[in-house]
Amino acid sequence: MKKISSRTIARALLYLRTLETLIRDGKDTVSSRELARITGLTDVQIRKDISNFGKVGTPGVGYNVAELKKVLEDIVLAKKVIRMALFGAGHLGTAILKYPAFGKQKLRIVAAFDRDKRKIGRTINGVKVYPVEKAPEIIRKNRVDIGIIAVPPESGQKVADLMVLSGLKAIVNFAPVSLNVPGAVSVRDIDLSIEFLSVYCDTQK
Amino acid sequence: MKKISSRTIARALLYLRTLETLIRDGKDTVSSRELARITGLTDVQIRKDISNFGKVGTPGVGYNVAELKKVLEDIVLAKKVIRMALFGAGHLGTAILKYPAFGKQKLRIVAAFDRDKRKIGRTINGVKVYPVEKAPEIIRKNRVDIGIIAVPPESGQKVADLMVLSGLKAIVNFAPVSLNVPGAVSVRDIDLSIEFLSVYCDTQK
DNA sequence: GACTGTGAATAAGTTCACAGCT
DNA sequence: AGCTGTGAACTTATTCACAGTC
Repeated sequence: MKKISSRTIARALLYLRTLETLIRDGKDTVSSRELARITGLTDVQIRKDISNFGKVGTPGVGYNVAELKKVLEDIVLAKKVIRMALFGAGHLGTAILKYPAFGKQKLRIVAAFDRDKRKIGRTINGVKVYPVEKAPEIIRKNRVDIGIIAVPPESGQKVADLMVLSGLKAIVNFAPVSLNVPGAVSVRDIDLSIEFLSVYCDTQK
Repeated sequence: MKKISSRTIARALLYLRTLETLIRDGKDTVSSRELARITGLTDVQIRKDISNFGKVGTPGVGYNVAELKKVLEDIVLAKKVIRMALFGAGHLGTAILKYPAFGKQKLRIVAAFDRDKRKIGRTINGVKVYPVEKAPEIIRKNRVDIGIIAVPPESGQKVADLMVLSGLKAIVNFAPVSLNVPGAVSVRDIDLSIEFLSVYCDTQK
């Protein structure tokens, strides 16, 4: 099978999200044109993306919503639950712990870590906060897939090191600092300041 | 002046962030190679990006940190404060209101909006929460540049409509829903589920 | 020798144009 | 007629290769 670019995968996840709302609305068929209208992408882009995953559509009709969802899920996601560990139970960390959309999905935060004695031992939205030292053990025991960094920038690299040491291969980093990790580990950086500044710049030039 | 792609601008903002830490560390010169090591990009990419903004470096030496920072700031950002308005004072909204890094930057949240009577009138981290109805007036009066959507997905489009109506040209959307807005408005979507799933997929294929 | 800046080459991503199915 | 699927054309972004500066 030809390898699928990470941009295509991100769009596939967007299609999945869209399909879920279509299912809720009782639609059972959708055309690339309509998906385009909803998502803001072009219809060709959508057909091209979906064609990566096989011939799913019916000419003259469109895609069967349930079938397309199944195909995208099978290829883009394994069906198992994806386990995450959160580092940093501050404001942002707590917001992530309480993020409601995870509930309906395969995403599950299985443990949180912090160094603050006052936070350790607490349970936030059903997730227990452990001392950072316990991370390697807990991460391995729970077969965690993704590490989330929501600590201040000066601790970001230390946490990343600990994640690598614990065997994590995927990191989402909210700390505004560039992480140095082995090439086999993939990192998605989300620096809120950069996101805001960057959309603002888009409107200027 | 040739127009600069939005990806280049995003990297420029990353360089700025990096330069700020270099300044804190007392460095006054940096090579593209070193910036590459820190950011994880390539040195050529960095030189190419910076060359978009003029000839700033000194061959054999590198870039003067303060000068490069000034050049990037002048071109990528106006020097003025960038004003933001937040919609939705739930967990995520509150985390954004309390996000410490904005303090040191040009980013300022000037108002928050919510429909929940219990939240309206409160002040979170110095920002007052207003009823949604007041948004157009307050946004115009304060010359807000960016709207932030941190409401549940079912209210996302309504909030986006209100933002467009209020004259906002830049939106950062944390609600997991595709927004329909005029082409002149630029939107940056951050769907946490998609971000997590997508970094996980990167490690799988 | 160590570095920047850049045209040329390459790669990646998107859009076009249309063949083919229902 | 109304769609999907896809090779080919095009556009955008990255990397190479190296001339030129300090």
